[in-house]
Amino acid sequence: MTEPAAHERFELPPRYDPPQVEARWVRRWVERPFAADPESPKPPFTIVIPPPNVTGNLHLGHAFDNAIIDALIRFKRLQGFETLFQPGTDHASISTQILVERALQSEGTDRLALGREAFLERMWAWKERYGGIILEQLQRLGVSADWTRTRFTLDEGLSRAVRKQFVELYHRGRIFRGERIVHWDPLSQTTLSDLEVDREERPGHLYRIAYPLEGAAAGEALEIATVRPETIFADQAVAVHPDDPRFAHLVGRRVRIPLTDRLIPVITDAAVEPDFGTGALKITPAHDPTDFEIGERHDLARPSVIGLDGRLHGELVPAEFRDLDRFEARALVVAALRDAGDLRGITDHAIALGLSQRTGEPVEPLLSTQWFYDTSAAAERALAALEAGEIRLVPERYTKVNRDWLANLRPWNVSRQLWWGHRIPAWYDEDGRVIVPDPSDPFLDPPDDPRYAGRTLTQDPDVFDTWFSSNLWPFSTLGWPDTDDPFFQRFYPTSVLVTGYDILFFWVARMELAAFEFTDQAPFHTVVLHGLVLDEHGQKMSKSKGNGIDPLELIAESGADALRFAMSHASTGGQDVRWDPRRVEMGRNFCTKLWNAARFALGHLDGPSDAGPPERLADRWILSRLAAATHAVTDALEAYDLGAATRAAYDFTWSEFCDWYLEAAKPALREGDPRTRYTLRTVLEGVLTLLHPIVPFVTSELWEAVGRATGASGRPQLAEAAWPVPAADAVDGDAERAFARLQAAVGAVRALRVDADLPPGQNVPIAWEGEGADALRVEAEVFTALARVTPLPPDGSAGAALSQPVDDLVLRLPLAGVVDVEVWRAKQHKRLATQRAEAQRSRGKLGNERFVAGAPGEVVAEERRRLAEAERLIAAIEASLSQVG
RNA sequence: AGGCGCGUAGCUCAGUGGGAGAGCGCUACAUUGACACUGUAGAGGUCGCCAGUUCAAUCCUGGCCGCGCCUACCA
Repeated sequence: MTEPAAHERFELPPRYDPPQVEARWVRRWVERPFAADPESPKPPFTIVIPPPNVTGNLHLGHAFDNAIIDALIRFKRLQGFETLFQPGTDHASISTQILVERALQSEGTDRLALGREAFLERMWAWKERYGGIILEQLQRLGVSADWTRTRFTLDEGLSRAVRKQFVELYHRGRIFRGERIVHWDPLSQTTLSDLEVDREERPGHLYRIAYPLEGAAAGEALEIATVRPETIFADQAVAVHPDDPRFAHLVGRRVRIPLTDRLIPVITDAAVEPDFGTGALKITPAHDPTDFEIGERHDLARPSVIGLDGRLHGELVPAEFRDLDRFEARALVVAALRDAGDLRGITDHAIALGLSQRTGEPVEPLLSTQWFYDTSAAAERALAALEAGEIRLVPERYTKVNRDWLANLRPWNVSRQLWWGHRIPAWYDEDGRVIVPDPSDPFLDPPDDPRYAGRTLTQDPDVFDTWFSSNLWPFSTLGWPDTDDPFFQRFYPTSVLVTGYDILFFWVARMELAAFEFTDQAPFHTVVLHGLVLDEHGQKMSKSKGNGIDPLELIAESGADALRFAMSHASTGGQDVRWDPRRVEMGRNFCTKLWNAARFALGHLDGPSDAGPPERLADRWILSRLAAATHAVTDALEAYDLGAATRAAYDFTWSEFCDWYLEAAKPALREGDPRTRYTLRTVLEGVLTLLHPIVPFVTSELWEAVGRATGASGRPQLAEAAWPVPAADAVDGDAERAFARLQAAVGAVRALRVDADLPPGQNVPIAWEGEGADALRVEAEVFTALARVTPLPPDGSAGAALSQPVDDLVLRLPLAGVVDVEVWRAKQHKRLATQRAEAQRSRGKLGNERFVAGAPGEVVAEERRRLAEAERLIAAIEASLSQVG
């Protein structure tokens, strides 16, 4: 027995106040962050944050993501890993530039007026002012990131990584400059990659237009079908399928573009679908990707009639349509065609319109010279790694999605006509020749390179796609391209990546490509993909819909723990999470419950405690249950199933620790039993530890309180404690069996009280008999307290009584004092019916030879046991009914 | 067009080849001993439909019906 040193007495506030408690811990974790030590002998465990937009605001998606990441990080830290939770942000070129451009607009100016340098100064000023907000918001969520290592994609180091990447890829022949059809966003005035364009079905029309045949009688024409009549001025041919007999006689002849005098040939190409529209396709190489390919095959010219502003332009466009917006022009061209008699029909036709993900503007397919990255070589490595299981996706089904995407890559347009971002390190000389720094010295600008002395070099004005820098994030944040950086050495490859499945393509796959290309290994061994947070109606949350929910409001109202609990509880199997405020309530109530339980426990911890083996049944039972819960939570977290871990921890805490143990331990605690006191502390600390990854604030606070109450106030915070590992023999079957009997007996008495219409507060005299009678008698003190009974001696039930069979006992409540036996009688009849049905079912099964022969022996034995149990209960209930008469 | 996911209590969701669970809501009761952000007792479900495999299917297989998402160059 150990006598604790003298210590301060103290009490927790009676009411849990999350904002006050959380603010304190936020401050502590920011001022003294969980800094990763590359010299540590512990095994490393690394997660890099999916970098949020630097000017963004925390939304529920971030909260979800970071709740999961931080739970894993805290779990691993408690398990004894040297953890690195690498935080940071990305520069989000389009979104951020648009924000600042809007601000400029309201000042009556724009970036062109300002010039590149001044504009970028504004951008940086904006970043300095707003760039830290989202990180502060993450801090309020309680994430245990290493804030000493916060990175930003435009930092010097990370910019060097991007430059190194480009220079290397260029000289390896993976990156080239070429003219292609690209997605142009006329609003933000830049190209977009394929992934940055959302397809949306919009109602539209399919127009059938007659192209008159050259040298034929009036009215003889070839009918084409198009959804974009405004592009006819850029047509270079009309194509039909080579095997289409309807048009065979026209191939090689020429047709005239309506509203113009221009003649174009009729050609054949297998890409034409004979069954669609009229079977004849007008070819506009400069304004449609398919047409571009057909044009290449047939060596067609590719004049453009739509400019970067989305307006019609050029000599090919009749003057009356020139300078009209593309959609405006469409209506007028259609009207003109109708007037000219060339419009042969309009049918409704849904159009899969491409919209800029960032601005919502319909993108314009335009011919443009851009930088492209051919990722196919790196993809082979990544595919092989997926095949070999070097990268594991959770849930597993996403492996196929990952693989399919890697197998169908097209060149990635990496240049953007923006200023906010990494400027492309390519220069052009007077003759337009491309000069890219040499890989031997990638950071030497060609104008400073003596080899190009005397030549006038101009740098490419464009910047890179933001993903062309975030694809390096798992290693650029760790020091790469400096491969000697101790963090790169120690914490790379990272361990787990946690992110939403919606950026599997954007980010995850591209990180895989980059990692194999530049570090020759996978960037992480496991990818945990979670779902999206949807609104109450199952719709995606978005700024435009205005259906977003502000996590900071939730934190202010209910606490970050409550929010984290909600997110953790909801996280299962990569499923989407429909927002339900009741989940936050659940978390808030749970934290309060925990607080109150601890408050009670603390009142009993400041006495001598004894670490000897527990003697009382309740102590043995709860320790056994704690071991089981510890296994359940640990296994779930090891499997990245935070939802299961949360539910297991919740159930144990509330339904076993609070509902049963604290009640059952009260008698012993009042007596000051030092072993129970020790057990209480053990279990409370166990609960706090298991819950810490999920609700770090309240558990840290309570852990500290336990320390003070037990004279250990100087000990390290809970985040630095040790994850429990139950002893091999920690599960105590005998204790669980005996406690189950006790629980059943208590439940039976409570039910009996209701059935016999006895006042809840009143003690009832109860006698009991049967196989388990003696065992229950040993626990009479606890039984008495929990069930509010006065135990009668074994023969105290000699007279008439209500008998209640339960488990291996029969409880007897003397009839004297019972007001109404009718409710009880009805209840007994109901139970009788249930048991009879039960017995009948069992008999049916056991009477089936094929069941007895086919089912495993233990299943058959279990069925026999059930039948015997049901028959015993039937007999007991019948006896008790007949006794009462 | 292809791929994936979902359909379980009034609502939001877990879950398993051998008698269906949680939170909230609902009903009744309780309340000066940690807790009304509470406790106790309860009501409530042919586990979307049909077929198959199996001694046994809510769970596995196939089909169907609804809903959602992701890919795709039918203009």
